[in-house]
Amino acid sequence: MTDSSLSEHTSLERGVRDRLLDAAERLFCEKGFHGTSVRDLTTEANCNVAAINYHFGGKVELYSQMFRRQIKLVIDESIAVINRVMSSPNPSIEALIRGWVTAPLKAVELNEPRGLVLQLMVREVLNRQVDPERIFADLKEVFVARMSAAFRELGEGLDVRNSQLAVFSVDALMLHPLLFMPYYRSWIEGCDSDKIIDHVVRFGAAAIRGYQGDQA
Amino acid sequence: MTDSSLSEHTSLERGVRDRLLDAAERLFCEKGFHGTSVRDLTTEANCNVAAINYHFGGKVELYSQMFRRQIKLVIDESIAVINRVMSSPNPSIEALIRGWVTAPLKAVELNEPRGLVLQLMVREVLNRQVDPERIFADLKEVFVARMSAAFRELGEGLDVRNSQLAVFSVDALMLHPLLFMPYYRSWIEGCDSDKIIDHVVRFGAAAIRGYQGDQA
DNA sequence: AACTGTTTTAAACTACCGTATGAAACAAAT
DNA sequence: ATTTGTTTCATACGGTAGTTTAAAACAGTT
Repeated sequence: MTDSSLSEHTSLERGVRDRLLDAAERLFCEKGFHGTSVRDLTTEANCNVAAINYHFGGKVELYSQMFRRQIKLVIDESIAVINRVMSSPNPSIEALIRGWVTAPLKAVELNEPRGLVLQLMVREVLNRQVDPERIFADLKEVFVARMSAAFRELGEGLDVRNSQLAVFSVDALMLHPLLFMPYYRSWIEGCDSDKIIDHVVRFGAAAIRGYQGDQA
Repeated sequence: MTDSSLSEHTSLERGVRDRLLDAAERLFCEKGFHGTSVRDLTTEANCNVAAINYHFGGKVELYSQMFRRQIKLVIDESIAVINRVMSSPNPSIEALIRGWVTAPLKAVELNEPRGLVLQLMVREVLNRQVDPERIFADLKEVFVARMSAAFRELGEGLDVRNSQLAVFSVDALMLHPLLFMPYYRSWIEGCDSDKIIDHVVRFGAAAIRGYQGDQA
């Protein structure tokens, strides 16, 4: 019998390059850049240690490629949420924030990559492995631009700067439980991801609504 | 001539132990645990590599001691702020939040350790070098307890859980610019630490005030 | 079947990590 | 002056990091 057929479909037989990117997604998101060795990556991807250098030129370039791809996915999904909410019958700040924060917070509770990528973003900001411009450019020019514009449409009286600050602050409200979820759960009685999401929506919307009140 | 006098006052001649703790404060806060080697620490402290193991028993114990001391300082200062604001003639949510967030945000703009310790806290949560209980116990039982109680006094109608969530969220509002300050400054036109502090105060206070409004 | 370029492999390489060792330097007390 | 206990020192150890190398395996073409 020919073993060519065997090597073709042994449990998800993709190319080495793709398997390495998958392993990078799993391991880097969970353990960070320094916490993941090239040998961890190559054993996870079932390939030789030299494969990373052969296919990507080095560890940082594998990291960079995987990371940029993930950021792009996150941005695309967020843009889709904005479009969906803003073209709905009666768009509201609450619906927009809820659409934004629900998926990541649910994901991080289940340890799914969708939320871990945002944790990795924080690691990256703290550790600076890669030139930030190459990674976060779209985040500014696409995501912040679109989201702050949506905030200006929904919350009356917000100027450009205040709407951008509001985007950063709602991001803060989401990122905090995303980083500290275990502490939310153990320090605050009866606190699960649903309660946190409701809180973020109410807290953020109330802040944007009341923002104009006390200019002093 | 006796050289005893010489060795006594060569530019801030403290004991090796203290010099190591100082170096640990500077380097760990700036580069994190894994980003700082024992040789970095010992050259910064002008001592031998073996000194860390002799005086502390290892790298992690030096890290742990320095970190717990810094957390304690942060908590003590925060408690002092709460007491000062709450015993002032007319305490307000705005004054409380401003007193809380001003020092760290000013510090991080000048790269002073006062703000970098909070960045290190985030690193620690992501990397888990040390048992969290030994580090964050006081943060829950002292800081969160006191601050949430103050919130309940000032914001009418907050129950225990909502006030605790509010503490977490205001922490989020402060931590976010503390981590992403460079992006605030370059992405938002004319954005300095004073503008950010004013924004956090207004945003947080508006959120707490408007929190009861839309319970749905 | 022989040649060609690409991919994979085992093994070695250099560099650095945190830690351990044993001798030297030191201070204080006898 | 000698002893005693502590601190500092140069140096070495075992381990692991990322990367490189040269040969082997493979695929496609003529």
